[in-house]
Amino acid sequence: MPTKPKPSARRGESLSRERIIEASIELLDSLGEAGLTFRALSERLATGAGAIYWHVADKGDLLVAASDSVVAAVLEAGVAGKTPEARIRAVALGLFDEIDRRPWIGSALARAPGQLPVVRIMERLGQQVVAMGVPPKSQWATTNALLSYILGVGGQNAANTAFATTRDIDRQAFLGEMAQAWAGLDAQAFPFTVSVAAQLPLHDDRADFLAGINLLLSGVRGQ
Amino acid sequence: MPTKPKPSARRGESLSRERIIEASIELLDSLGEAGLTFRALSERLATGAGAIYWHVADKGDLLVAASDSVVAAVLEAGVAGKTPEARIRAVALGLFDEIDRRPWIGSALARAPGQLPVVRIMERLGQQVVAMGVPPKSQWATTNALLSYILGVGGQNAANTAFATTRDIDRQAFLGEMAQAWAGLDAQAFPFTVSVAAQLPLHDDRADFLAGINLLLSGVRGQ
DNA sequence: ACCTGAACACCGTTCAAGT
DNA sequence: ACCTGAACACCGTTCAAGT
Repeated sequence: MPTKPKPSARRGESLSRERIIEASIELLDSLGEAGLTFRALSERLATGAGAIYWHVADKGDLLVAASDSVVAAVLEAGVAGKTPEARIRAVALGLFDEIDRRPWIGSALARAPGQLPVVRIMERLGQQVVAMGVPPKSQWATTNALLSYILGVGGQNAANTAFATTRDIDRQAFLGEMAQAWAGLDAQAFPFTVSVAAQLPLHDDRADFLAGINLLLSGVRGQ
Repeated sequence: MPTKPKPSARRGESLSRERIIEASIELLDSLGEAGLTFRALSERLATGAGAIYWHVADKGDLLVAASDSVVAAVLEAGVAGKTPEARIRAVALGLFDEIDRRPWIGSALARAPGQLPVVRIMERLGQQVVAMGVPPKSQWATTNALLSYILGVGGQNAANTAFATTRDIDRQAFLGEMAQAWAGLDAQAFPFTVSVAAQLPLHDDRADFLAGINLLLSGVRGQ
């Protein structure tokens, strides 16, 4: 019996959709959103741009496929939790942490509504919403509220780090500048913002994110 | 007494930051996010690209200024409401409707965290959160949850219409295709998504958005 | 079937030169 | 001080031509 008839594919040598997506993720992880270009990708893969287009529809397809691969991994890892509510928290925090590590996911998801990676998240949330006993009529709206909130926070976080990266400073320094700008606003017109400016660089993003999830969950319970 | 010493500025003739922002909004309204380019803008204003850079720092500055002008107008118009909760709903719906009319606002806000237009929204929300009697310790997180939710929904809506525009179909047709794609998913792996696919093209986006706001508000009340 | 790589049609931004 | 517009350094995508 001969070995599998795929002879020319020495490890990592032939081009494939998987190798392209893998290389895309490496590029995105190391250089950020702006780092993924067909030129950088074809150089890294030692081919021409046209070769990539044979395996991939366009840049949007590439971004969706890349985020899908990491979202799927996060969801596989983060199913822990005894109650539906605990599982919702676990999924939400798992995604938050991953977006913190890889900000490009945040903006990729924000720009791919209804696509598979987003659907994966919605599915997980929806299952728990159903398990919580939310009446059928409200299941969709409830699930979507959770989803929109998670994507909203993710998008803001992604934009924050992208912004900081462009200016070649770290996230902390960037938030510090933002706090200063807020503190300098007219206290008559922006009383809340000015009063809250001092907290900005100190606050715990993750805890605040979870507070929002808890607000939504407590709202669901109260319905 | 002579007239004001600004003689050469016949109405709408000389270039200014205001005229540039005005023209940018026109471009964004008529052609969408992708319609705003320095080439289109300089043609419309009958000048060179360099002239625009004299009044404006870069494209980001332009986008922030354009969204700030419409966000400020929305907030000025939408202060109605007798209770803090009613005012939060009014602000949220006012923004939702404006993003529905001008999807580019949704993505501009999502990409400008901490910038003036977003701060305006946060300020309004924060004032009402304070008025609701939320304890100081929770005011920031509560306000941010509302803000992130609003920006999250806005971003998704913007991405939806941008997607549809690219494919030269309307939003309704686009959601129809999405529903069909969802319905075709594996019902074992995606039970919630499949079960909900039929509702997708029929549901009322605005009502769902408001449901999410109400979930958050009821969570705030319950704290 | 899959890959090459030059070419096309764009971008945002800069900058010497003008007034 | 303000404007001109060509030039620079990029993009994503296409496509004739190769194997």
